Amino acid sequence: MSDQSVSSLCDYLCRVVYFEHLNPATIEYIAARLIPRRAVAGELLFVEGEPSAGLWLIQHGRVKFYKINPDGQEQILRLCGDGDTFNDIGAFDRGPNPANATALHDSRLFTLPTDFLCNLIQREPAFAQRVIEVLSSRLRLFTHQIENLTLYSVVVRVARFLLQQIENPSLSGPGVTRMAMAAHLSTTPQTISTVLRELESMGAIEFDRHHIRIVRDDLLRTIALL
Amino acid sequence: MSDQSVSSLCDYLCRVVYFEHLNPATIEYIAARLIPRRAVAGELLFVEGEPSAGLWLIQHGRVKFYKINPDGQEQILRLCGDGDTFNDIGAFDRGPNPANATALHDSRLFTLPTDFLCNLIQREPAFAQRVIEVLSSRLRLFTHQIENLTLYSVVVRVARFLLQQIENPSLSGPGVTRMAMAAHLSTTPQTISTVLRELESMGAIEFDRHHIRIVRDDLLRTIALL
DNA sequence: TCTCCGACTTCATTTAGATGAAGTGCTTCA
DNA sequence: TGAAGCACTTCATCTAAATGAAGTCGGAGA
Repeated sequence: MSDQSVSSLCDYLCRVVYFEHLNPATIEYIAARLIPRRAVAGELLFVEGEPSAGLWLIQHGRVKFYKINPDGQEQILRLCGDGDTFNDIGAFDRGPNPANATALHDSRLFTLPTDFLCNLIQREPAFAQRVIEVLSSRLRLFTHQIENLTLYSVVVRVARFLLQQIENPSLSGPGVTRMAMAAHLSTTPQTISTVLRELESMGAIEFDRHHIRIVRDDLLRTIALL
Repeated sequence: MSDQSVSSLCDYLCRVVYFEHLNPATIEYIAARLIPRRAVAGELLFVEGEPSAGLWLIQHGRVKFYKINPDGQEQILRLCGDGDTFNDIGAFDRGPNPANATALHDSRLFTLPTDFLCNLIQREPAFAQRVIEVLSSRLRLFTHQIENLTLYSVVVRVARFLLQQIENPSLSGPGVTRMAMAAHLSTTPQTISTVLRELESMGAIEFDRHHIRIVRDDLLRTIALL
């Protein structure tokens, strides 16, 4: 905890979904238990099936949480950024890691051990309540993901992904390459290229190698069938 | 509650994941709040986006929980049977129903209102703990589902589905037609037919219009890449 | 018992999107 | 400053699975 003041850690924790509405004393108590970790771009944080280290929190950086098949094909379940948490499942049910995680960019992270979290659930009903709400929202997210992947074409999926960027900054920026988008939307970088070109020719977006800018939000929304 | 004794309701509740380890007094308290419902085969129970009626429990029957796209194409998120619960998300986060539900077969059901469940979470830490565990396991399930749908071929998906039948009886039996299997595995009834024939010719299963029997568990497991 | 309808099967055809190959242009690191 | 390497683009080809059409089967209801 050497290089960070307790108060800055508390400021950070207050912006994490799980801890938002907790009282300052509890926040401080949690801050003292944060285990700081660092990762460089491309670093593997943990592997599916291994015992879980608990809940992971991102202070600053970008992380992909993903499954992989025997051919090496990847499915990114979630792209996470500043203030996000991941491996929630492994943290709360004491089971093994449900997927792999690697840093897409140099990152500063924390972990909180499962035992500590379970104690907190027992001691703080407000926290338990919050955990239930967050898990429900994750469930809702996965529900949408299954819907998108199975009921809509790649064009629709890409359009929806771009629209989500507006709310969720972890979906763009450093580390989120065409390859990552493809692995998240269950397609290939080539197809992403083609689709982006198509969206551009319709006048919905503008893009170059680095940025994708939404030109006509309404048109994109129509394409996304929203 | 007219036609069912309190003790038989309690016996039922003790077999539902959420209430397994609660003390008898609490179980009895919950039993008194169960709202009984009946449904005939094909009956729509609720629609995505509408306010949630709370948690649904199946006493006896079969229910599909699914998304639908503008073309009418269905994606079954979960097939539920005796003792299962559904609409957990809508029940715990006070949000709208995350998907549609219809009975696949004549069913006896219950609902428990959200307010009651939220109170219970506050009053019974053991229940809150259990809710967190169950939601985590649902999340794990969806994680697997996304993996199966995006990283494996239809043959593998069907093989895995058949293997799950052994543990989860709601995946077979009345109401679970080729159409339902197809909608769950994101494919078509025709493809299911072809794949079953293929699995039969390999000697892994035997089947007719009504039953699918696993002949060689080990072979099926190999095909499923497990 | 008969008939009708919906679920299932089979096969020929089509298609969305994957794959493979070839080339371009950043960006990093020597 | 140069070169290597990786991400990205484009296009031709291929393929898993969807679609459509036609026929079979079996159970429910008359």
